[in-house]
Amino acid sequence: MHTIISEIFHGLSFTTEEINLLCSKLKKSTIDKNSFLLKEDDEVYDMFYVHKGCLRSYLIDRDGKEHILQFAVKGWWISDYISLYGRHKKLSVSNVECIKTATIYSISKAEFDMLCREIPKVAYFHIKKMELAFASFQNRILENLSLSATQRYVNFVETYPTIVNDVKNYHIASYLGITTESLSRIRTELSAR
Amino acid sequence: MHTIISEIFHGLSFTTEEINLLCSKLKKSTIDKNSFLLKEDDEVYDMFYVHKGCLRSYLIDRDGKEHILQFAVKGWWISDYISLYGRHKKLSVSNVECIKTATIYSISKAEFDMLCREIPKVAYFHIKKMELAFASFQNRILENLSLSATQRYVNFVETYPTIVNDVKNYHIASYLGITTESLSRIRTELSAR
DNA sequence: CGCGACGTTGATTTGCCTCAACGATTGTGG
DNA sequence: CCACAATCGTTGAGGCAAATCAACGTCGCG
Repeated sequence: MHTIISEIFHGLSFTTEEINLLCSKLKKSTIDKNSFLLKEDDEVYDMFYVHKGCLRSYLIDRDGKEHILQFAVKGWWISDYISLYGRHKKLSVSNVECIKTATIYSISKAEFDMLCREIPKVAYFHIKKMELAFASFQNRILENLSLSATQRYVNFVETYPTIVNDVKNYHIASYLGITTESLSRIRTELSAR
Repeated sequence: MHTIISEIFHGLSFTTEEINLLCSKLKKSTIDKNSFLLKEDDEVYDMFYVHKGCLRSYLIDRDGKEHILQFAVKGWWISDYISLYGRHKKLSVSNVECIKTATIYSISKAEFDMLCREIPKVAYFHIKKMELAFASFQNRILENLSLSATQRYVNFVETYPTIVNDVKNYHIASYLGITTESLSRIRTELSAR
């Protein structure tokens, strides 16, 4: 249990008391493939750290089409951030599904906030994580605005080679905002050089 | 000078010492329309709080096309977050330009980090701000994935009526990822009901 | 084996882009 | 204060990337 703390808060060192506090808030669980951590209209309180496996968060639009917001593999946190972090929201607008059998550690946002206040270095660590996410969000928006589907696919494969192994092609298509048919054509085109 | 602190950190209250510290780090300046706070390849150290006026951050792709990442009006912070928050970056990849004559307060990221450590409530305030931004980024990505150009325009106008007054149509087009011609057609289409 | 999930391929459609020309509006110097 | 230019917005014709619709191949698994 000690080791998971240094995995989650990599680079930080804690007193025994701090470790005990952290451990008391993080609940370990194993998640089966195809099961859900969150479904639309659920109440959202928790965020999930992925130690093993792979999950995705996605949303279904009015036309019934799925759009993947995020994948999460080892080292990532996942939840319905639109609800959890948003201004007025309470119920989940998105779904969090396990794609590959996973081991996760859950904590409620309220408890996490409390940890940030009890242990300031956790807060600074969180800020740094958020800043990195901030930069990569801007990058993703920029790519959506400026790149062709082919270029976005190439970038995705280069940036997240680990994820590519864990997910189906139609998941990648959904993340990139294209159809499975288009992705298929892109892939044959690319393999033909 | 006291009032700007309670504008920037709305909802927090500070001791006189804290206010003095905060004020000593925030540099006020007036920015002319069409001038730049940052240009591509500049070294990026600072972030900018907008008290008045309007700015935009944008990027130029390989084809020479501009893509707007962010607008900033009263109450918003703006910078080149890809460089400032990113992992390995140093030089600016984007441009920050004044669209409407502005009054801003600048602070370096290093000094801001220091303030977060000196005054913990500033850190918690910052976390909350980042979380809100996080949620709205996810929303923007989702809209780019799932909505038509027309729907994104309607959403933009509803969500940011203030900004619409300050910026040109071709700025909105660039933010939405469409051409000015397309936006023009969308607008005539909408006004015809 | 047979069925469902996944991926591919083809024909056609469509939303938005490109290129080009032309109004409308704003700003500036004489 | 007008004249003219630059900037901004609109309109039209044609093109292209990706979507849609439909059918079929392939793989893995009960």
